[in-house]
Amino acid sequence: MSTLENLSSINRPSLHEELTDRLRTMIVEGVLVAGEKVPERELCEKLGVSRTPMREALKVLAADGLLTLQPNRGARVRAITLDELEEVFPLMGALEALAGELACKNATEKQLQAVRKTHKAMLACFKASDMPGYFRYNQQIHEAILNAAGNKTLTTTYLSLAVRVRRARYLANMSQQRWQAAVDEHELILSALETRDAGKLSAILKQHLENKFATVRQWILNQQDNPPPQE
Amino acid sequence: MSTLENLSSINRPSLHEELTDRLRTMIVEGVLVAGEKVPERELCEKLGVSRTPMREALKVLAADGLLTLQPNRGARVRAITLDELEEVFPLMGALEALAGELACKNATEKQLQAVRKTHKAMLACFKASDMPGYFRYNQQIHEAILNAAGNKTLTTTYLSLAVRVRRARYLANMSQQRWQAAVDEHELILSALETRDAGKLSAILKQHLENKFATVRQWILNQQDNPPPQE
DNA sequence: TAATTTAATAATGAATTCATAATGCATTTT
DNA sequence: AAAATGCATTATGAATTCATTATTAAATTA
Repeated sequence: MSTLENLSSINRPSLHEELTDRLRTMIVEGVLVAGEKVPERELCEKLGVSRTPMREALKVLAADGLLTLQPNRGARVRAITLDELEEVFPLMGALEALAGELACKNATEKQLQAVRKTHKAMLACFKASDMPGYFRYNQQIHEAILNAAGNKTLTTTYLSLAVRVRRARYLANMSQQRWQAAVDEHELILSALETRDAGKLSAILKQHLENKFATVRQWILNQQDNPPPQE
Repeated sequence: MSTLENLSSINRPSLHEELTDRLRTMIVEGVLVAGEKVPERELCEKLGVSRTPMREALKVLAADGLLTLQPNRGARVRAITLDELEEVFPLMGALEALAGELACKNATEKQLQAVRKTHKAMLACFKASDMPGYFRYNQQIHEAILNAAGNKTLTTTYLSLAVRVRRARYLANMSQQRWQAAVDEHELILSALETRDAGKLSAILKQHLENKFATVRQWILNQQDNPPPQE
């Protein structure tokens, strides 16, 4: 049957919204390089928009901390510093811990199912040594836990912090050893969630994040010793 | 002596930055009423700016969650709902707890001194039944603790959440009884900070916030029963 | 008289234009 | 030859304009 009831309303995001998403992705994926200027005009031409929505998007991303705006000198992609990283991680830790607690309380069976499924897919990638795939599923699991927590504000806040470090996290390759450890930690995460042991889950998540942090920290330190070519 | 060394560079914030701050204040102070439309053109005239920086500011505030943008229908001041409040408070709780821990670790003697001083000023307001003054100092104390934590990202994140509920918090008048209790809690906060008892401080801060939440919650519920006149 | 349609008005979204600030280059001066 | 100054070019910030969409008021019809 086809009634008018179950039609989803047309929802066309405004240009500047599409642009913010698009640019955010470009930053995370490294299309826009950290430290480099954002060529406003060039981007407008490439993406086929005028400067107004582009500038609105830049302002939003700057407020998000992904860009810095230098008056009359345009925007630069903000490179994450070690100092900033050391500020962001404890914050993310606190939020993950909270997410864990809430997820244990509120997760529906369906949401647990989703976590389980993604966990399995992630394991498969690990066994196949598929690092990009692993990262993708890894991210999905953490987002699924956030979802299960059922607190949209928490999700939004967490994600806006996560974006900032995601690129560094992606670039910082794990050792095989660390990778194995991370997978083990994920097993613990899943089982704590299954048994709805809030205290345990929240502790593991925090620890898991701290371990990740150590890896990324090391990578940044190496970066500073062997800086990439600048133009 | 006057060398060229100790000159501070001229830093003129761009128009849209000034505007975001200005509008944010107007929202918190209730000049822009929750639920009402933001009269874009009128504001432009009153503040003597063109629409471009105004629109950029609106986009930023919308990304911050203070406004909602309805395509082709402009911006509205976002009224905080009970649902949202119940999402925001646990988050703020987690952040306050973290701030407490970090403050106990990192606070300098000078920063402690600042907290003490503000605490005293707040007490004076309480004794004089000066509610607005109390609120101002109360806010300053919590900001001073954030400062003492020495994590700028934490401060920024916390404040962006705090703005959303600040207006509701301000409007929700406390009973005399609750006010006394809040003051007592503040005594505990100060002493935990003095003795740098991280666990204790973080627990008290969380509890303190939960109590505040209960008051605001009650207020919102009453609001829903006796809604203010709409036009 | 009430409801529905149509027209007029107001306001928003996006593009264009204009003004101003910054950068690079050439010329001049020491 | 090196440094500094002035000029030209380029890019950004802000205002204005144009086109589209929503809201309202009015008019017509049932």
